[in-house]
Amino acid sequence: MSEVNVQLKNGAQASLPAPVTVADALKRLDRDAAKQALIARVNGREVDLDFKLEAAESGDAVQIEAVLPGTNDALYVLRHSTAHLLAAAVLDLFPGTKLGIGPPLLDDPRYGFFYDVIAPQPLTEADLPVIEKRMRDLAKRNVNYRRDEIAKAEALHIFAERDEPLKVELIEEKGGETVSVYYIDNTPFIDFCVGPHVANSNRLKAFKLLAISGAYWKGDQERPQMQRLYGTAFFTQEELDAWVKQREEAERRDHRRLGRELDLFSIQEQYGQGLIFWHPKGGAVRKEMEDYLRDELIKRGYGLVFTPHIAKRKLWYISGHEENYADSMFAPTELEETEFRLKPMNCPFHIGIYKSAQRSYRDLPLRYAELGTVYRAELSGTLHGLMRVRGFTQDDAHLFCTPETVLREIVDCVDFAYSVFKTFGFERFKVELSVKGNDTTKGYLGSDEDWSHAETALVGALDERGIPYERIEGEAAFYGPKIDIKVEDAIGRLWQLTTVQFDFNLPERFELEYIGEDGQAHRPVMVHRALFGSVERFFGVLIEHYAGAFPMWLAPVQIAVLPITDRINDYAESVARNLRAASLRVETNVRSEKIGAKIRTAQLQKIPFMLVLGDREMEEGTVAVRERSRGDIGVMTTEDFKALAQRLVESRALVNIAESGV
RNA sequence: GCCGGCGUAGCUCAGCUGGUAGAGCAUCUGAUUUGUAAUCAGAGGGUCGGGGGUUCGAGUCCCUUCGCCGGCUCCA
Repeated sequence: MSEVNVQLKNGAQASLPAPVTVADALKRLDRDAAKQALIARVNGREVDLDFKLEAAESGDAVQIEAVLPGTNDALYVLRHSTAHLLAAAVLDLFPGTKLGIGPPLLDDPRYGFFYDVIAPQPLTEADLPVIEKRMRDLAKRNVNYRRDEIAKAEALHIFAERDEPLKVELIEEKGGETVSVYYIDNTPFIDFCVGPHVANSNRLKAFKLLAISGAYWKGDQERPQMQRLYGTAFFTQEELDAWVKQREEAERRDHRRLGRELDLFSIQEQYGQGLIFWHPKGGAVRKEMEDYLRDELIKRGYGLVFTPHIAKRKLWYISGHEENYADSMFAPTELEETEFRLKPMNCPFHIGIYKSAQRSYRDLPLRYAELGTVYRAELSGTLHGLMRVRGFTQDDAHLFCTPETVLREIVDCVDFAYSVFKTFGFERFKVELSVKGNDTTKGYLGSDEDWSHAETALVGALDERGIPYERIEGEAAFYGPKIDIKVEDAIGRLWQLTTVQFDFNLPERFELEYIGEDGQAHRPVMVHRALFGSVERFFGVLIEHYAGAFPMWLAPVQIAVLPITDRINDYAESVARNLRAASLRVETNVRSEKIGAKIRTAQLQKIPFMLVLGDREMEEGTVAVRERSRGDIGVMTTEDFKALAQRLVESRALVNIAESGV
């Protein structure tokens, strides 16, 4: 009888009669791993546990490795198998359902897997508990997941017979000579799938269906719309519970909810979708954001510019927006036989300023910055609170420089971005370098030399600062490569904010020039750069990052003055006036309520400081200070408190006074 | 834009199989004068998103439209 030599990573070896399944081999070598394993790697390749090891032709030992819970690979398999279970349950409950694809998701913080289906009748949210129940029932039956390798023709036949046109389409596209399919025993489910999968449904214990939504087949708007059922799965109920809790935390921080509760902003149906109204409290935050940014811009050598919101349509032909971006622009409007169009971007306007005079190499680099409000015709379904809107203000800047100075400019942009985000309390970042891909349909502009020169500058800047980044081919816009900086918020979500982009397009189209040392005209290098991206969106990110509890310098109301009885009201007003004179934002609560109620109100408004004032404070000219996150911190003179509050504001401290040490 | 869900007082929500709207909070008024997360009482407030239809009768059923939510697509 032939044998196969198997070996674990730890060196354990055995010679077993072939063929033998991976599961049996593992049992011989490591009982514990055999019990825990979801799948295994055989000579590095992921396989099911019932994969049969044949007698090796060479004498080399077959390397086996159990893939164990706690690893991403195992979680991936778990979710993939749970997606299959979902499909099986749906087929079981709704015969005639057509299946699309059902992949696991690891990077998506919202969901763990999905399956796209077309059910005979549309499924609704109310069906989710029913489907989930059936999944549990199936899981408890300890049914086997079984792989089969069959000829492509046979697979096509099977799925055609089952009237699964989408699967047929997939097999035709993807399948080789033979294809692999997976069964779940005792269910009507078969899937065209490379696997691997768990051996038995008893491994699927902690899962939850989450949502149902529409999805186009293959993401193509022209193809039929299917229903996507989302769920997630973990190895233990505890992990699932923790994940659900995190999700609730995200919900608690939802900027749309906090925006209303804290009276920061609104969006009003009768005025239009995706248009933001900044209320006084949101306005106070915006003013601080903008003041800070403008001060920094000036310190860093930017010129602040202001440009119109609308321009002749002809301009947008020159810029190429009419050609490439018209779908995202508001329709033209006419005045005295001239057409105008709202601006979706600021670039052409900054170019206008550049072109208003002849530029010498001595003038460069020129840095124009604007908090420029733009309008974009976003589809209604994409709108989302402050995050995706139709009118917003970009903290936009354009750098015009010579090829020699561009590296320095990029380094400065990156430094600027990091400095800004640290001020707002972001500590972790993810940087992406998007470069040209091979896709010729994208119509990349600029020569190969341009692209490689630009990439050298971008990479040079990141390397100079020792910033790790991911290089993504094909992600660049057709007009140039870029660096995107994503920040991680307080609960670990990533937000794409900063972008630094080369532009080979506009300088050509607008025939930008500068006179070089040689007296000849040269084309300047143009870089677009936004830090916040959009002021509205960044505000939304901040609301969620802080959960509405803004640090002192940004807080819409910084201090609540709370007199204990109405005898104290005059003193309270005088304290408030005193603080306001120092540019602090103060509200006084003179309602005839008990102090506990006033504190509660202030606390719910997340006001950083409360001053509790009674007879003692009035007599002594002091204030009893209560800090938002720490409660009562004792009595001090009004002047001492004022100085403390000012220090916190000026230092843009992110935390309360005890932690900041002021 | 597409798919699904939802739209009742400022907010959060109740309102069963159709019988002509309700709670809590908020608001206002009065009482209370309070020492660190909700004092008590009373009052006002809704063309049930808009329009059309079915019906003796529609918040409830149907159609349509607008908006919101979750996704998809899009984000040169």
